[in-house]
Amino acid sequence: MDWNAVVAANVKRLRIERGLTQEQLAHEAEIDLTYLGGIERGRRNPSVEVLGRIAAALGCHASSLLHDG
Amino acid sequence: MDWNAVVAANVKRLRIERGLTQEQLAHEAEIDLTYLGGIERGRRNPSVEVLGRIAAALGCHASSLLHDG
DNA sequence: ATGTGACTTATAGTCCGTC
DNA sequence: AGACGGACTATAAGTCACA
Repeated sequence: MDWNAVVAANVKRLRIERGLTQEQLAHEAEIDLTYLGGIERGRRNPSVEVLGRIAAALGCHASSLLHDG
Repeated sequence: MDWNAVVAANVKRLRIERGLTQEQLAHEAEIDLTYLGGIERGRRNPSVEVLGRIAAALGCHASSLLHDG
């Protein structure tokens, strides 16, 4: 199971559902725009803390970002 | 929200429910024994990939490790 | 608005030990 | 069986210029 790909898909899906750009979400989550882009492409292996910040910015629970489809 | 503390509590609870030692779980998850100990004490900030390996070793979904109580 | 490579610094993660 | 520390090495965190 490639968990980074799961996180990537969930972050991208939820971000678009909320009508946010990568730039806006990155700003909310207080992470760099290019770093968020890397996460959405599954090229990064973020820590639990970063996952939590992104979840908070998306207004969802951190565990939601690990749900596979 | 301190997600590392949430992970710590969940890993410890599930490991004990399954009657495993830290040593056994660390071996199953292919992570270092002392590192797993640090995670269970909330002193570490593991990556999503490590979270997935621990979840697999515990026989649960990775998102379970982020459920708060 | 996003993808990418290269980069530096911080810390994840391992291995040795002691208590 | 588990907490904790020191000294490492690998990689995450965070940033940039440019496509």
